[in-house]
Amino acid sequence: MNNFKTEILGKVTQVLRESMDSDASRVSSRPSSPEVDDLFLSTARKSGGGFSGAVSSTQSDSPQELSAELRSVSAHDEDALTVKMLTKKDRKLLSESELQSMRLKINSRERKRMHDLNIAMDGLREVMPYAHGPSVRKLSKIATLLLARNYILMLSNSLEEMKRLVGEIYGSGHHGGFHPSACGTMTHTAPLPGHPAVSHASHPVHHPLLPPPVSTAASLSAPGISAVTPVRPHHGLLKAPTPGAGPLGSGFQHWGAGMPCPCSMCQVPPPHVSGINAVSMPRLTTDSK
DNA sequence: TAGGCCATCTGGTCCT
DNA sequence: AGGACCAGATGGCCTA
Repeated sequence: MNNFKTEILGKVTQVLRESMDSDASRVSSRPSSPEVDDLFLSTARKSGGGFSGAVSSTQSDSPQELSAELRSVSAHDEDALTVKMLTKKDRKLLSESELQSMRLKINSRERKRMHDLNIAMDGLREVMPYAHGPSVRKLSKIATLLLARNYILMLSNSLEEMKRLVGEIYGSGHHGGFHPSACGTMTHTAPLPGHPAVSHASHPVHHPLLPPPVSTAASLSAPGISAVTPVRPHHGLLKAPTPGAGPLGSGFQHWGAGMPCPCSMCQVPPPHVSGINAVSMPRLTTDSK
């Protein structure tokens, strides 16, 4: 058995090295490689060959599967591999080709899953106020998520501001008439469990990640990740909104002049994600090119 | 060259 | 049982 595996591994190594060169171009096209793989795999599947037939004949899968196998072998040793492959009862009952076929199937599913995730991430990038184009580097995943969060918070804040303005215009008495509802209706009465960021949406100003309400639009639209950078001052810095603030800037009167917002949610410390931001930003700020 | 980002493989866990 | 989801490991590519 060991001799057999050694021989196989020797051939595998040779095949892998040969395939690496031809595979390099495909791998290097990072964003499109999943699509290529997926298209190929789906095509292979549809063609009726199934995975067992495509195992050794495909150009896209075999090298990766083999390289993965090599990695596992290099990480352990052949005995470990043998043990690994024979530990589970069901695996004993399967031939190596069946095992490999099953592995390919699982790997393909996982690739597809990650591919779908990437598609969703691309969809998110598309709707982000971020300079798109061939000359602009694509947002990283973490940057996309952080920017999306900021964007949502900004929109929520804008919505709150609109409500407040409407309340002021139509005058409903109670200190401008909108703080209680703002605190009570949207988020505070029914915060999503375990999601302080979301439940805090009406008070995005608390969060270091949140950009200013109006200037954000410009910063979000600017190329680069500046939109994700924490440009918003903290609660205390907004105690006394300047008269020169934009039309939406006055919305931070929410908690009054110098008075902290009394609502309970405002006492909750912001989530500790600024560290992530701080870490990721140095690189991101230079990504726009 | 180091670090960031990414794709992929893989085994484990949970769910249907 | 099969599939989805997750996290760790690994290696490639790119940039400062």
